[in-house]
Amino acid sequence: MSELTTPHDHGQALERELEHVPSVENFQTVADVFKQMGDGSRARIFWLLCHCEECVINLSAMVNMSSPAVSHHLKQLKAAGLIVSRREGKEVYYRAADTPQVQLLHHMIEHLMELACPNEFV
Amino acid sequence: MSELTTPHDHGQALERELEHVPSVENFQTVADVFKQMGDGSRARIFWLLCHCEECVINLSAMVNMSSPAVSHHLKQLKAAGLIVSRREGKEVYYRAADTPQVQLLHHMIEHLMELACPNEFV
DNA sequence: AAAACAATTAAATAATCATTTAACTATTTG
DNA sequence: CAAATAGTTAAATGATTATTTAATTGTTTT
Repeated sequence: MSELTTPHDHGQALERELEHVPSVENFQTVADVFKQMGDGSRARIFWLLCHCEECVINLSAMVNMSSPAVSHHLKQLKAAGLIVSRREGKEVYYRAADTPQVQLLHHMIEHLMELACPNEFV
Repeated sequence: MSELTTPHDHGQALERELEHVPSVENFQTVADVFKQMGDGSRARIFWLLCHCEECVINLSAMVNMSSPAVSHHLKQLKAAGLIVSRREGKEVYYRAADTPQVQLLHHMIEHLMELACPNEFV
């Protein structure tokens, strides 16, 4: 089945190490989730929505961006299933979705922040 | 200090929830790490290098891409500190760096794969 | 030293994507 | 019903980026 043939054989027993290589599609699916956090503004908005529920203009003020720009990011996060929304009168409130994926991403952001930004947590 | 003022006050005690909001720079730093995994091909190459050490042409064959394209991704992963390389004769061998960040990312990929690609693990 | 092989770099192309401005929809209030 | 407020959508722009092709560098072998 998954016979991995490479141009060079360096005798490292490739087959032992790489018994099950996930498909290209699986890596693309995972990459699409990572891509959501690959933009600083979007990661920031997502993180905020893990900590509070907010409407668009408040979010815009918090991240210092125009509301169309924020709306654009919210649309992507929602399409990715990372946030949910509810309308209350004129306002639409957004918050993080309650899923294992979201918890994993949230935890990951905070963990990565500790590792990559050590000065921040003295 | 971090007095968060928003256009609307919906009385949700924002200050309680958001005592310490990381800086824009910190989110950008974290996003830059995520960005590395935001490309399917690069995530795949990184994952492979978490499981074995390989030279460029073998990697190219494994991911079915041209060697310049692979080299391009390797350069980025290396600049991000996620992989290391060593030359042995004509070949340059790459492997994942031995750091907490790398372990976290690797674990995250596999965890996310289980969550987002359930059919793959029956 | 020349030929062959491995890898990187450079230039060019195509595609993706974040942001802005402007127009539009939806809801509430006077 | 008109005005005001909140949010979204569309078109346009600018920036970033993945990939290809071609040229170049580094190493080994004959």
